[in-house]
Amino acid sequence: MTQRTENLLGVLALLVMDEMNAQPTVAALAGPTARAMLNAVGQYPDSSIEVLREAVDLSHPAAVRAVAGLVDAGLIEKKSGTDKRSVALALTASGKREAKRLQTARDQMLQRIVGQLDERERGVLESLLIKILWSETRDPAHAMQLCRLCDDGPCLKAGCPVECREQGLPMPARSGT
Amino acid sequence: MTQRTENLLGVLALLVMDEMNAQPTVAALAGPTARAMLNAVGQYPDSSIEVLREAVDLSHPAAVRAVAGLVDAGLIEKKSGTDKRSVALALTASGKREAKRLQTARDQMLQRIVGQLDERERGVLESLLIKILWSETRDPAHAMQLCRLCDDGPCLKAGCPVECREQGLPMPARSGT
DNA sequence: CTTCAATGTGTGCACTATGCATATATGCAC
DNA sequence: GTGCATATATGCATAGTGCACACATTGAAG
Repeated sequence: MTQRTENLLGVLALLVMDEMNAQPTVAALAGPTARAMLNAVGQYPDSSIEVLREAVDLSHPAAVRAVAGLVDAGLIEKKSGTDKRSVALALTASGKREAKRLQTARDQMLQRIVGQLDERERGVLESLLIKILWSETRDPAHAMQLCRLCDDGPCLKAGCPVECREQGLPMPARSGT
Repeated sequence: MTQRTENLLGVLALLVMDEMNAQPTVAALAGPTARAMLNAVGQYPDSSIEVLREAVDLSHPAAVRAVAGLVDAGLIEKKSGTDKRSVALALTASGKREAKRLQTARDQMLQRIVGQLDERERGVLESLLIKILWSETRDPAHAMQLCRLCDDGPCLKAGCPVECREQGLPMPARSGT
């Protein structure tokens, strides 16, 4: 039988992702794939479709079409890449706006959840999350996948337990006191 | 900017759900909807399609077809319900087997993740999870949705923070010491 | 008893998302 | 230059989903 801690962690993950996918937004960002692609373009600017394909874990054709959809919606733009083969993708002004809106909605939802805990408990939770995530990344592509919906702000400031390890850096400390 | 604890919780939720959806299984259970429906039938036996529709948060037609697919695959069966209108769904022998396999795979994955922590930390995590989930259920339908992938074993034994609250019961204590 | 709204299930249709196979253009090694 | 790998794009088939609608059953109001 499943252990209780494990089972409850599964429930929380489901709760978080259900709410993440239910966040209201513009029509072009209805599905989780489009959102991940938009955020990934914001996080890894001037990347090619092929690089982003890994971050959102899609087949080539699906990635091409996801990008085409965002371009049609005016959320991202194709610039000339390093090659004449590849393109360099970047957020447009409205793309930046929508990406920010989704990050803010994600943050507010997560704040509501973490807000069930008091200050001390939140610090403990952060320590546990760092310790868990530090060891769960398989390779750089996996790290990109895990970070595909992130706001990279806090990680740039205090270190990302997912990407630090990929870069050979030590496990970051928890924030604050 | 997103707070760090919040951001890391979002990453962990993504990690857990990505792995949950990637668990290998039979063809009829390829998608997350089919899996949720199968597990929900196991958890709420003899329920009607309409009841399960809420647990997996689908439209009526999608629920009808999800059920039909599982029936075609021999994983669940339709029995006569309380009405002549409704059906009572139940797992077949192979349905029970596949549901068990998915629960075991889910448990092993979650054990690997929680296993990054030592014994004391796991106890702390369980306390935090109980406290969070206790307050995050909106209504009985939402509770069913959150529990749609659970193995209800540990909750029957030690209390489910999601459903306890719906039933007016107090917040369950953490397990063990 | 009849009528009619509500409930539970099922179907036709359109749309989106996805993967496989394939095509085209470019880059690079030899 | 030739040949292979890379990057993007397209045709096709398939699965999943929602809306609108149809049908059967239930129950309550008259």
